[in-house]
Amino acid sequence: MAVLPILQFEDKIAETVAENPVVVIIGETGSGKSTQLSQILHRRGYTRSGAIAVTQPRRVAAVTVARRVAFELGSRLGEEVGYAIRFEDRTSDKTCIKYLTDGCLLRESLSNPELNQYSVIILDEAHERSLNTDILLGLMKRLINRRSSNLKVLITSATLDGVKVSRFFSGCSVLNVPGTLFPVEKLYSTERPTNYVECCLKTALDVHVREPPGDVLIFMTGQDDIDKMVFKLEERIQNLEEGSCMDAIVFPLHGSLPPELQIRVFSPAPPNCRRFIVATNIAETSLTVDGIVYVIDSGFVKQRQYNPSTGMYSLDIVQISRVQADQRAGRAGRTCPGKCYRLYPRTVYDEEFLDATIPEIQRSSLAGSVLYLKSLSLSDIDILKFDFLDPPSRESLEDALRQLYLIDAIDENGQITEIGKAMAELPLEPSLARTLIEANELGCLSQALTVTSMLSAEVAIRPTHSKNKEKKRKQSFSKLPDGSGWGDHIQLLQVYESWDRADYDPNWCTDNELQVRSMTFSKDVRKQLSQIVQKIGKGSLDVESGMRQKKSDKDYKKLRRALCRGYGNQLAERMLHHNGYHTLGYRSQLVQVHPSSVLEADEDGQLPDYVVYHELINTSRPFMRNVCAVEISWVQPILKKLEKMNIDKLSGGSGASENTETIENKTINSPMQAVDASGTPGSLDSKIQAARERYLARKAKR
DNA sequence: GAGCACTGC
Repeated sequence: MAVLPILQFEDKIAETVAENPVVVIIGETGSGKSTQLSQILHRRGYTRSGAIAVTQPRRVAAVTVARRVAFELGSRLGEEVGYAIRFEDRTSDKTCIKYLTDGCLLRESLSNPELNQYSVIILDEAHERSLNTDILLGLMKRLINRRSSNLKVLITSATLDGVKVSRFFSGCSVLNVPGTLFPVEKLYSTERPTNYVECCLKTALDVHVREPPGDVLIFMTGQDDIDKMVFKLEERIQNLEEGSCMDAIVFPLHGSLPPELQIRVFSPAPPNCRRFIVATNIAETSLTVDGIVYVIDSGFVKQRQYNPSTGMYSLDIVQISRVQADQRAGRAGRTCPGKCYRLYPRTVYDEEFLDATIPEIQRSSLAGSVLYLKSLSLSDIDILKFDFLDPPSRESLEDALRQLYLIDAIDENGQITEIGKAMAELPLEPSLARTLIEANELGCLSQALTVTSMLSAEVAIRPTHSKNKEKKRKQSFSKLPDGSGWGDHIQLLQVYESWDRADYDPNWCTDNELQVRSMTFSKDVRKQLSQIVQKIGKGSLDVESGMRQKKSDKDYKKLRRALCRGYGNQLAERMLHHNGYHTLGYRSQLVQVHPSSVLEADEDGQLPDYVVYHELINTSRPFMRNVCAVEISWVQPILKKLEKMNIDKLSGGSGASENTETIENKTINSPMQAVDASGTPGSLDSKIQAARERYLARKAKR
């Protein structure tokens, strides 16, 4: 095997690390940084004073790289070299090189904020800018200055943002390590296509007819387009004149494909046959397909983003960044020189594309991250001024604080509460963590563990009922429960319990069109959560009760009540004369129950007056996904809290040091004002009053 | 009456 480029730099790296607490290593694909950096520092004696931690954004990467390094060092996995990912810790007392996901290191930092067991921490693939890596970058910057022992931090990054990371760490050293990629010729379109599926199709056929052997990787945005493309491409290839060119096979590749269909792309093409792989951005970083010589890049990606001013997610098709475009092109140059067909003009790449993809931290709800940072109780840290490489907006941080306050994780002064501390221990979104704690108080912990695990694993249930008569025939085969009218959370509980009655048979999942993968995942989550709540409750909690008991509505009442508390920041009230809802929060939104919901209307066709929702998603319209019916008496205490909420106090008075303009703005837009669904501001007091009146009016009508 | 990219504790 050829010597990895990074080994030629061994002395230089060791020297730089010896002299500097932080070093940025810019290493292209194939430089060997992931496997070699840890070994170099191990050889130089850094494992004598502690272990070397190497973080990865993905689980598979942590496992495969650890395996490789153990092999190279001739040791058994789990001894000298080990890894830790969720549900699996393969390390021992002997472990001195530990690969772990960035999320795992964050968890470790919760119980040991100084991370004293490590002499070196390497944040690998930092250019991917995962939410967890970004938080770690901030924590590392702080740790460097605080830890008395000799901590070394290495950050690996791609070419473009190396300088920026260096600047973040007060101009630390940057080392460049070349990679082993072959040149990729980039071919641009003269204009942007009006129909990019057709354009991809045409380009793919051109490559097939004109270019020498080599597989083709096509980047598209989602499952629908991929399926369309696969179908059309197969059809067109069949119609080509026989013998005019080589054979071809076409594979789809995306995340929701079952694993056995995903791995098909790893077997090489049969002789005299070209493979076409039509993929989402899963093929950009997560899965590496060998044999690719041609890449067709649509220039688009589907991206989920959170809008803190509405509390809503949307899934948008957006233009990729230059970093992303180059990453895609690089996929053609792994085994020999390649070609990349960019279905956009050069000027679009140069002038319209962003330098780098907007980091996740600026596209997500930050409630979980803010709670995590608060629970580290770093007394010297003000959350609104936490030193991020790319700070999230103030609006987004304030949104997180409001959410945390409404579910009792922080008090009115922004201090973390006992409840908040317990929530941070749980590897769940804050709302679900809060639900578990409340469920324990109310005596329905076991059920809540099931529901939160199912939501955490994002188990998708196919439609179980339909008013459409044509589909009625199909329905008779359906054995899946329907949530007894209370909504999707209850259905998830019932589905899991049915699986339990089937002794967790994977075939039961397939028979019911449930993904085995996600069901198994939810079982693992449930087990992990049970262990953690047992630890918090000192082993006295009932985490298994009633799984196979027949449930009555009364049983669900406690659970729904716990959910109402947990989703105190995600409540909605139905509007008087129809089945639309408006959210009850800092800013009200007009929303509808997602059509996939099993929530039932009463005999008058009216949906429940109050619901909680798991998420707001703006697709063709704003929808609440996963809803559960709750009762007004449970909602009222939360509305009172909303009324008391004061963002200036929640943010710990840090507004005082902001510039004057912001302070003035704050005073004018008092957070005590809420905008109701019609867009008119009104005090929350009057909102609650109005809600009560509407409720009474409805009651009288019945 | 809609349709979900990708990760992770």
